[in-house]
Amino acid sequence: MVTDIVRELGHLTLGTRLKRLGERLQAQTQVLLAQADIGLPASHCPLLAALDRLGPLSVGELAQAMGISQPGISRMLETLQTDGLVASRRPAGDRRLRAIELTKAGRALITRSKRLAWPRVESAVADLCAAASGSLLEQLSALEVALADAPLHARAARIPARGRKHA
Amino acid sequence: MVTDIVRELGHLTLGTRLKRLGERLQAQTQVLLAQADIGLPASHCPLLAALDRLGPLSVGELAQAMGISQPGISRMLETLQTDGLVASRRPAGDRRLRAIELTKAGRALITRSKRLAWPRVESAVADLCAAASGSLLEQLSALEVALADAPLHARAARIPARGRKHA
DNA sequence: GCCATTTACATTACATGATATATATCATGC
DNA sequence: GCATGATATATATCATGTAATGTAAATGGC
Repeated sequence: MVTDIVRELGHLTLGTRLKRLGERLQAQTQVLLAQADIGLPASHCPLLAALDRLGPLSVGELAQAMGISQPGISRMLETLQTDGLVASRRPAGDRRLRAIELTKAGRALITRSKRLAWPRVESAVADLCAAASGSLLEQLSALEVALADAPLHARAARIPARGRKHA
Repeated sequence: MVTDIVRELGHLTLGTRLKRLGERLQAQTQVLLAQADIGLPASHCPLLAALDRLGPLSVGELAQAMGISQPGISRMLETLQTDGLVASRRPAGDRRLRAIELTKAGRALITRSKRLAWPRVESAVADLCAAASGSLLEQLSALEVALADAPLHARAARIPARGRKHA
């Protein structure tokens, strides 16, 4: 067994470590979504959630809301539009803008997600985080250990779905 | 100004958020490396560090040490080998294995990094983390705020380089 | 009213994570 | 000693982040 160098290097490789842990969490979140028959990449959820909460947004506003680059949004929108989950129109006035909004199918998917998937994900992640305390590095270590011990879907399975409602 | 939906969704999008924060940190780390004339992607540092600490490793061992997939290592090695920083040979015995080791140039780069760049990165990241306390989500928020306020290179600039020695 | 600048978005190219699969070598059962 | 399965690595493909750049529309100085 080889030691985990990223963990060992501490603050030096915190970025790499956060990224790595985030990817694992996201991958496991996707498993939970798939279990609830939500055929959607976990990474696209925040985009739909933003439209659901804030109403129609432009490409630039979506980039801000999600904290990723504008080309990233453009590409996601292609997929989501092909899948019929969002639609866009050129609003009257400034014709450079695109107003992105949820389609009926998109709203239905969000509604289903809120009911069937999101509470499970939240519970599982909250459960995962419960053990973590102390400094950030300590908390990350605790998360990594906990995640290796039991992935999210295992946690979701044994947690009574609280069914907390989403805004 | 649009609200940060990933932050608002809390545990639901923790994976996305960690990934995003990690990417930002890594990008800023790279700036610090570039400032010290270390022409190396931040993501390749742990690989070289592993070879430096643990001696020659196989592709599989490197994947374990870095916590990423084996194809990811194979691809990184292509670049590093092209750049003359690592070399590989087929060790006697099992001819499926590759023994990856630092070249002279690779060792020199690591030595220079340890002296000029790594202490600065560590100080800056430690400084960044210093403000964070409380739950993981609270700490992440603190990090995001702190990072928006002053990127790593600004922190490194105002921190006296402690020059802590690396193993 | 026209030209320069800015803004909003799209496109391209690249990096780096993943999985799936091919290939070469080793190990094993018989 | 050969077929079978396991293991180490390479390759192909996809997803999704970035930066750099192109294009169309809006804005502002004169």
